Amino acid sequence: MATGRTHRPATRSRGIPEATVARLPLYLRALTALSERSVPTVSSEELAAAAGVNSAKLRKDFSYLGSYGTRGVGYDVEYLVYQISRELGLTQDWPVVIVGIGNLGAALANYGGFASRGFRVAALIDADPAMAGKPVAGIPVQHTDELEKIIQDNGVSIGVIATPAGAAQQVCDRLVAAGVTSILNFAPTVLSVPDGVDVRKVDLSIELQILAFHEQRKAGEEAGAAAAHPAAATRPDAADQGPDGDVPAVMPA
Amino acid sequence: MATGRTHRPATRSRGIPEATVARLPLYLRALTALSERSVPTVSSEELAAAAGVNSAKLRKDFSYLGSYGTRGVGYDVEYLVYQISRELGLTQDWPVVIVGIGNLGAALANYGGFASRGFRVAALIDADPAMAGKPVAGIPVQHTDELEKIIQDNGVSIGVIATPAGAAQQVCDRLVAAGVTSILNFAPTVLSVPDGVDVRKVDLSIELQILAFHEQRKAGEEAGAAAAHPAAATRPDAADQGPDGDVPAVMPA
DNA sequence: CCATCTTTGTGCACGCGTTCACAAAGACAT
DNA sequence: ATGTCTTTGTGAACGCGTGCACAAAGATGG
Repeated sequence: MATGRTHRPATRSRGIPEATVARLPLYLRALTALSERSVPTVSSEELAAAAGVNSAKLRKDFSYLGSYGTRGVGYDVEYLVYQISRELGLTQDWPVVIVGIGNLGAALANYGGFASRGFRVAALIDADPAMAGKPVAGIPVQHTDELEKIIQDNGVSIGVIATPAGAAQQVCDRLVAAGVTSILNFAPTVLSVPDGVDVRKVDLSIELQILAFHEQRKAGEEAGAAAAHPAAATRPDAADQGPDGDVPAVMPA
Repeated sequence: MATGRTHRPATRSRGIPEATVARLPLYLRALTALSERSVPTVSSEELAAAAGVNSAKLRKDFSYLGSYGTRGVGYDVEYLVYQISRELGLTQDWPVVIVGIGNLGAALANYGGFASRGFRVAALIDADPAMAGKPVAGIPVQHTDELEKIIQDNGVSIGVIATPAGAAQQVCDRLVAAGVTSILNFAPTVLSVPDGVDVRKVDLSIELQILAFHEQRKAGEEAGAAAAHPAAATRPDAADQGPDGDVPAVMPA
């Protein structure tokens, strides 16, 4: 999971649980695929399989939106696509700015998934004057000095931060001051924002570390307790026990 | 949150809750920063603030690892860095392959966060023959045909998929067949994998959609109940199609 | 050596999320 | 119209994660 809520700790937004909201885009994607194949209806079982979730969970999720299914038949694909889109706010157009046009920022600018779902890249912003005017994904990069003006002129409320960690908080502050109230943060830093501003975090490194944890565990298990910890082997006295012989060779006094 | 567990639904890996594992990298980052500033010890309160979490939660998290603190003083920074690194398996070197060297793949290859934390990009793989041999981030791209050989020669157990959605499952199958047991998926698809293989998903589009949901809610609230649903107002006969243009002109009764 | 003060480690309670299992609802055939 | 069959919608139970609040542990000063 590359994510982390920041604000709104567990607030159910208008009765719809956070966990459900997080799954709606998943359902929407599966439904869109069905729609493109002109499938008229789908059962909770089929859709759940396509979205990779439990069918009971899916039904309960939909029940928060209302009773949109027909017993004995299933759900009308087109109708459900519309309902979920509306619930997620994708029936309107969201102008988005991307700040920090490095490798990642450029990748984001080129990412088709945005435009296809109601998000429009209103501007690309970078601090490097040399980047200014250079087109990325067909959009000319603008300098950071223009940030406030861009936000206001375009009525941008969602900002994406793809800058180095060091610049993130500062950029964040400027975005918020200019009126942005939702931020998607790719920089490996904890951003602090005032109440009312949502931050979601995507951290590539953290995801890999979580995988490594499970990977290590798998490796340790199959190797048996003895050769469990590669690192432990380098430890002097050790007295290694368990999969995580944690005895420090030299305790910090 | 750009994430989603796939396997291992709620399995506590050897007593450490998933939620805790997911926060360990966060703590590690904060601790590393302290370490670089040569701070010797830190209290749960301070560290929690730096990591953006509750101090009680942090203490409880650490308690799963063992009693590494000193009452009245706090935690030894260096020692904790070591313990968490070891727990996450970062004391060993993880060779990683990145498949799909488009904009995103290139960004990942250039991402410094990998190398700095025990991850080594063993190879870049792309299906486009024109890419073969071309260096990205100093590493020559190799063709997909070499995939199995690369995995085996380098003992790769972690794979990153940054291909288009259409190719993802196929690439995934080949990775798994060749011996990869952990996958970080950036393609917007649900991957199916056999038992014992972990998949973590990072989906840029989903994160934005979740933000849009809250953004819409904020906008609706301040506008009052009347104009609550922007889309709903135009609904009767539609005409207004969202970005997806999926509004059914006639609601399915 | 004792008192005080700081900070950890954790027992406990609460709430969210997940899952099961089933009754209610509707389609469809006869 | 009636019965059967499919599938939804949800009540209820359970488990995980979070946060409070406090006792235990140790440092520090006199």
